[in-house]
Amino acid sequence: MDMDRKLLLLGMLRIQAMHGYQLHELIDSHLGESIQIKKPTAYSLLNKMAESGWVSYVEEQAGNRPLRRVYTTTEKGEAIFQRLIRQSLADYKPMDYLGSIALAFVDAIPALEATGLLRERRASIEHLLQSTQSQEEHPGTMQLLIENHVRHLSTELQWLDEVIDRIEHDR
Amino acid sequence: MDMDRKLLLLGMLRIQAMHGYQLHELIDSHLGESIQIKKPTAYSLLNKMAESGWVSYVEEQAGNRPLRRVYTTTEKGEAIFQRLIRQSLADYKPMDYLGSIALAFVDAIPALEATGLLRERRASIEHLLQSTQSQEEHPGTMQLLIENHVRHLSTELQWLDEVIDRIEHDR
DNA sequence: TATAACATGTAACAAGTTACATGATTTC
DNA sequence: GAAATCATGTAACTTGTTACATGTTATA
Repeated sequence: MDMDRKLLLLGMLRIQAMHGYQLHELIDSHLGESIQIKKPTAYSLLNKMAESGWVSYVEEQAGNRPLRRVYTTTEKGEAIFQRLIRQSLADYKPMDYLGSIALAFVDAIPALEATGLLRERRASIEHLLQSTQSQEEHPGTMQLLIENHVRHLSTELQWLDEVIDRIEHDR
Repeated sequence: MDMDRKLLLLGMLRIQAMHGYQLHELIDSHLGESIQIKKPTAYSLLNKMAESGWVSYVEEQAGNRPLRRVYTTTEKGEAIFQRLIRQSLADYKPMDYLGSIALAFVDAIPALEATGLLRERRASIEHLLQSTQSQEEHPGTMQLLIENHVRHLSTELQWLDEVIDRIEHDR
């Protein structure tokens, strides 16, 4: 569902009016480790939400640059935000574990090689964890998203260590 | 990437020759809690892989039922499997945390209501955890996938409890 | 005898990504 | 004066899902 991304944009605009570029920049730099939204997606969603009357915008121009549309949530948008966030908070949507499918078949390769590859995997998780943790604190409950991410990365690391250990000792 | 799903199908066929329906049934019933692949997707991937020569099939028929294609991995398929699994093991692909963005905006609703909604969320995670754990043990390293899922669900539960606690006490 | 399970597939849709296009302004 | 950043957008493509179509055999 693209509702999650709409919720994200709506939630940010509710706090502060912004134009698309700025919005994307903010999300990408602050939450980019945890969630992603590409520029064309952001623009497209903003257009749709403007059409639906969830947001309105005023056009600003600096010099001769392209117009920028500074969006604000409308009353309707706020109402929808309030409905969306309740729904989204209450219904847990299970994550996708396809990225771990390879683990299901580790026994297809020699133990020694497997542990080597898993250590590579470990390193990239560690790296991601570090850069996620080193982000400056976010305002308000925004930080919860990062913390959640950090917890899961730590879990993944811990578990990988165990798996490596098991492979090294059990066969 | 659809490579993860192809890896999954290839990995299963490598262990035992199967036809599409059977494959999907097996995945859905045994791993359905952790990963999902819909029937048309499975069939479509099998067709593509057959075209690419990763798998071959013989047609069987029981009575007057539609032909079933019993797939086996080819030598080429095995080679690709070996490459794919190494790649997939080594590169960690970060997960999608979009399902948690709502958390970033919890402060938009009254604390009392928020904790209520989060407890609903908690319940559905708990439920999923239970049904994932109650699955019978899977053969070989297949079980690792389930264990990984269980770990993450537990992490999510623990974290949610903390968040609920914080909301109840910090405001 | 109606319903569920078996077996495969097509077509339309949804959602997001990549690549491309355009042009102004700031920075090196 | 070249390169990066600002600002928005379109078009084509990828990937997977839903809904639909078809017919058989086992089960209630």
